[in-house]
Amino acid sequence: MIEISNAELSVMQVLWQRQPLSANDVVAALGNDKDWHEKTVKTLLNRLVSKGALGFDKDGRAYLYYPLIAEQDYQLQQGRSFVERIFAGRVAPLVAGFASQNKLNADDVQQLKQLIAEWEQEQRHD
Amino acid sequence: MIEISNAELSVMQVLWQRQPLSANDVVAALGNDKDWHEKTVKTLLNRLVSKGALGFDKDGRAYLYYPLIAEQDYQLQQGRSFVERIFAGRVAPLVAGFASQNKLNADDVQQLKQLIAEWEQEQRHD
DNA sequence: TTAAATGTATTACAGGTGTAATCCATAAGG
DNA sequence: CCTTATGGATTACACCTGTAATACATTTAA
Repeated sequence: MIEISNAELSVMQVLWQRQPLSANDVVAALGNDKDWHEKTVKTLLNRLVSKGALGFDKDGRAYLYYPLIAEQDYQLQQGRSFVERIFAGRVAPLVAGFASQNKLNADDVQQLKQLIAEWEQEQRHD
Repeated sequence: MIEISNAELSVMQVLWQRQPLSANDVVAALGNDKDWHEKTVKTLLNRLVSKGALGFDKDGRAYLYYPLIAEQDYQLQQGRSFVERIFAGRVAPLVAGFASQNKLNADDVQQLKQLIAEWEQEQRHD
């Protein structure tokens, strides 16, 4: 799988939200959180294109960039490999960590219950 | 927090399991999974000491290394920052990814139910 | 028509990382 | 005692990353 660095990820996240965008649009969108020089963002865009994470169409002499990989796919793959690396593949201990730090909210719990219900349904019908 | 690279993490994991260990013990323990030269492992041990992740006592002219940070602490911090970065701070979608790939087992589900029960208990008694 | 601005492409450069090899001191063997 | 082996310390080196600056080709404004 394509390796995306931390700084690059921020750029991807902008384009996962709205797409396609010109380099300047991306710079503007990042302006809020990141204190990056325009040139820095352009470098990141370039690297992402080189890595095959972004594609672009030409709009006059500017480029319009768009993701070549889906955020969901990226999240899935990263989630799996992270949990593998840090938690020996078991996801529950990670959730336990969140619980212990009071980082679970009602929405999370609701979603987790739903997932568990579906899992059990799945089991039964095997 | 101390930054631990991927290769370094494997060394830490050996020492989180058994501690303290000589460099050679660590090399031996890693021998199974990793195809690393002895010198490579020594380099990693050195870097971890420099970073303050490992300490050591002298045993003759050899060193006995031990972790200076707890695995749990490391897992907590990494879990938080990973979920923040990739999942905007929400842990449930990560679990959903596992579920969708059939990576949840009965143990996980059991633990998750337990966590949810505790969370609800917690809520009630507020 | 010529100079300035603007977009992308190329280059820069220090610090981290993977992956060792070499150096150096000393302990151990002959 | 002298040589060799062995442990840690130092050095190596290419690639990735963060963070730009510079170069180059055009478009556009004057």
